[in-house]
Amino acid sequence: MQTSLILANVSKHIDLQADESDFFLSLLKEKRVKRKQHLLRENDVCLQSVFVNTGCLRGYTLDKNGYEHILQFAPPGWWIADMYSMLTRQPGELFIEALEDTEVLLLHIDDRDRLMREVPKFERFFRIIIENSLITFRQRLMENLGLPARDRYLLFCKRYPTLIERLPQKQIAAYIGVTPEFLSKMRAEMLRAR
Amino acid sequence: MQTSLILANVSKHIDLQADESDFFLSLLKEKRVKRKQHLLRENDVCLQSVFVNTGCLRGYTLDKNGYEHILQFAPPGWWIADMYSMLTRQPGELFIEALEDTEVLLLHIDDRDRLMREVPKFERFFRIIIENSLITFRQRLMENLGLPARDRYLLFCKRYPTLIERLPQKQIAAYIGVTPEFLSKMRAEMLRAR
DNA sequence: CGTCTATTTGAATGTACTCAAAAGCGGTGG
DNA sequence: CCACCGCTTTTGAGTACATTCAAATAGACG
Repeated sequence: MQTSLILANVSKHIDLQADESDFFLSLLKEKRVKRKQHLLRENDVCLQSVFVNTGCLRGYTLDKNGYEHILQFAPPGWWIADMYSMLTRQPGELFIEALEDTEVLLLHIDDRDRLMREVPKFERFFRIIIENSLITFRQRLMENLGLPARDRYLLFCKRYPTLIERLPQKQIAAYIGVTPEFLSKMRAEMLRAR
Repeated sequence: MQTSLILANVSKHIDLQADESDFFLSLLKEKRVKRKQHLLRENDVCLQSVFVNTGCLRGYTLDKNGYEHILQFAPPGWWIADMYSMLTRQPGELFIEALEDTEVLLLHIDDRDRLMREVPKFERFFRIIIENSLITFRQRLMENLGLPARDRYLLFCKRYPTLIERLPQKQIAAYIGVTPEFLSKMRAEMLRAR
């Protein structure tokens, strides 16, 4: 099992003893997901936190017109889960799908709770992860309210340069909140202007 | 000092011994804020979590065109703070302003950290608060991406019926992400349609 | 190679914004 | 108590940003 990435991720925020990190790792399950395969679908109860080792996932919802809206991409080193469903243990709205063949580590919610009880440092760890996630969503909400599509696209390019190369344009459109057609027109416009 | 509301808020999520709740209360400071007075401004470092006892606050940012975008209203029983600034200890972008004469309880970030260290249950409490906040922002982001202004307004009315009566229309417009003029036109349209 | 999906381009449309002006409303001071 | 001031809300005309629908082109994968 590939563990160096996740251990680096954890130790960015908390220091672990050898036995603590062994215990943590013992709770993880490895899984391979093929491109276009789903880890989670609408109306599923989300019971796993997902950590990406290689590949890339996306979390998205469908609106009532059938349009996809991407909440989050998860390239290597990122966590993803349907927090709403996980916390309420209710069926959620999130789809999690592999954009490429992807290797993930899964942490079951019950194991996460047990981990936090037995190694209280992890309470701190998950709080920090969630805080960062909160800040990101808040930021994005403000940008969606305050910036035109062009600026949102430029911000995305600046913020996630590695994702730009990796992702089909359609997915970026669904993230910044425009139709694929309009993103295409914006890009053409921006090239012409140079 | 008015403490029943905040104790009810805390005990929704964790159970406290008498000495624990005494310790918690000893860390709080009471404050009165007059209508239109600010508790926090752009470029301030946010050092306090704010709990509203009576009245109402709003948290907002300014975009580069000078438009206000409201992140959150805080009626009685709600917490508000600039999480970004608080976690990074960097100057933030958030304004917190009283919409009415308001009574709040303040918890300093150092006291919050001390509280979490000495009464670890509070680590859990604040994690839950943040999780709920995360879910709300996520929800709102999806709604902004997926729903037209009309539906966002209707959702707001359904979700916060008490706020509708309390707030000037202009503030609701800044929350759902339209100009006050357009909200006015939508409402006129909706009345005509009945 | 053929099929399926993603991207590009164009024309018509719609949703929401800008600017301007008028009307309504609440608070304050004379 | 009323008159006035400032702010919010309404209304209208013109405009801009982004969508829809359709069709053509390009790319990716088996």
